[in-house]
Amino acid sequence: MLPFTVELKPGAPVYEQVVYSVKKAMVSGQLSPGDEFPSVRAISQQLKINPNTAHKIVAALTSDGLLEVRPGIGTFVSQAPPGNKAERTALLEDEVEQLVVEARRLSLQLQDVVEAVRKHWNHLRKP
Amino acid sequence: MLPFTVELKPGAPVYEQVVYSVKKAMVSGQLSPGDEFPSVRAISQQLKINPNTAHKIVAALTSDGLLEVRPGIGTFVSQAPPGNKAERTALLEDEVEQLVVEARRLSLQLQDVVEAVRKHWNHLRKP
Amino acid sequence: MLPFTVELKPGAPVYEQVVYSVKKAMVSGQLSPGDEFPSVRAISQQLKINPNTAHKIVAALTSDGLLEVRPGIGTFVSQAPPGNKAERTALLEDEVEQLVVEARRLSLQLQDVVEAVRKHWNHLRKP
Amino acid sequence: MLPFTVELKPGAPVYEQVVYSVKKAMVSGQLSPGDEFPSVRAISQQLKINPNTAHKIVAALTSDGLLEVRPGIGTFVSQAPPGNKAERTALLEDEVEQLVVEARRLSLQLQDVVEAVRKHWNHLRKP
DNA sequence: GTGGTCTAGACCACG
DNA sequence: GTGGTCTAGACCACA
Repeated sequence: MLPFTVELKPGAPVYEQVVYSVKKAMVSGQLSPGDEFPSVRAISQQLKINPNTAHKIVAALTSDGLLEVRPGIGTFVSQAPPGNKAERTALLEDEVEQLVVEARRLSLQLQDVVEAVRKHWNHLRKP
Repeated sequence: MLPFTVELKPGAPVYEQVVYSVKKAMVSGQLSPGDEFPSVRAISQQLKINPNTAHKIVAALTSDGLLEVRPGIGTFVSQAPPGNKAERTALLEDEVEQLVVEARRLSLQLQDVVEAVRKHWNHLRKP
Repeated sequence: MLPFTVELKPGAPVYEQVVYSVKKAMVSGQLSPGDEFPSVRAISQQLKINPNTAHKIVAALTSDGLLEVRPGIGTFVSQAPPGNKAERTALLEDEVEQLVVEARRLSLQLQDVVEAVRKHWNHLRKP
Repeated sequence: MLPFTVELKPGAPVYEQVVYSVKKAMVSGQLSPGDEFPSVRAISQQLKINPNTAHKIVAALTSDGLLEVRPGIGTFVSQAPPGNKAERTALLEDEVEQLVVEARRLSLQLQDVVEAVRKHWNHLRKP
């Protein structure tokens, strides 16, 4: 079994959905730093996706610093990258703005959004 | 001048960016229900994009119910459709989860995210 | 007051909606054969539409045989055109097929459609 | 061969006619949920229309939820979404009223219309 | 191979 | 003047 779960929905690119699923697995503790990551072949077979697509997934995660390839040995989940807090928060800005715009377009209250965030925060294990 | 501001970044589809800018303008009060929306030709000229691309923007917003076309006269911002609150909140779920996953991946605290949401919320006028 | 009522909805051409409203008025008895039909100017003013549009409405109804222009006197509702029954039914074929396709696409039963037709039939006065 | 038949008539928009033909094919069982839908290029070639026009057809059906696109793989007929019966019937109201008005304008009887509906209903296979 | 985006320009319907 | 349709052809992302 793969150490992460994927639900393929139509419309969005397959590789994007898998990459997101992996990130989710890392955050929820299904994947921890140092764990071995499945091979391209294993991913391709178990998700029944094109090998090229599986390769792209590993490549994307590697170039993002989330995976480390040790040639001849395997691929492993890397240690969390630090960076100062302001920088890390800045990376979220666009996503937060987008969420706020959508929420206000739906005539929701600030409180509703905060509540939804809190709910999902607690829903993911590994605090 | 157009009643909304757009910063065209490379990489993302032009029409998608403009559609987002329009939604932002509606939320911030730059565009109110009943206002006349710029003509396809005006958008095309001012943003220096192809008329077809401009048309696609209007078509997307129209089929989403955000704009109304009166043939031969022009296009107008439509009244916001309600729908009950639970349904509207549900539409945000995916976006919220995505934000939470990204935030935890960056080792941020729940409080940091809530603070960021609050900041952007107040940054957009028209409560 | 005009002898027919119009609700202008966005999206559809104005002249089309008015022509339909007139047909509905004829069928429901608000307009009877021999009645005088409002002038182009009256229509234009009361519906607050472009005079060209009002003129197009009268022209369309006239060329369809539903109105008769007596130059210098006015425009009048004409007598219902006969034609044998098979011919008249044939004119409905396309519309009926379209309705049936839409109904089946919505997984409705034949009975549901018949019921809806019956309801609207009785809803219009003048049997 | 395409899994649906189209008769291109002049006057009406090409893409609209094709969209309608596809809906008809879905209702009559020529196209079932899960079936692969012809590629934009195939449609373009066989109907001898521009690829953009063919693309518009697929886009319209997709945003209507009748087709699902799996990027890089192809397009497929989606499972029919339900929705409660009252809502679905409501969507037919306008069309039914229009049919009734036209029928009465032609001096037909209620029975004639019901008969015509029944005929077309049975004419389409797959109950 | 698939669909998606963008440009360029013609023509029509509507008011 | 407005938006809508169609053609022609280039380029990109995805698998």
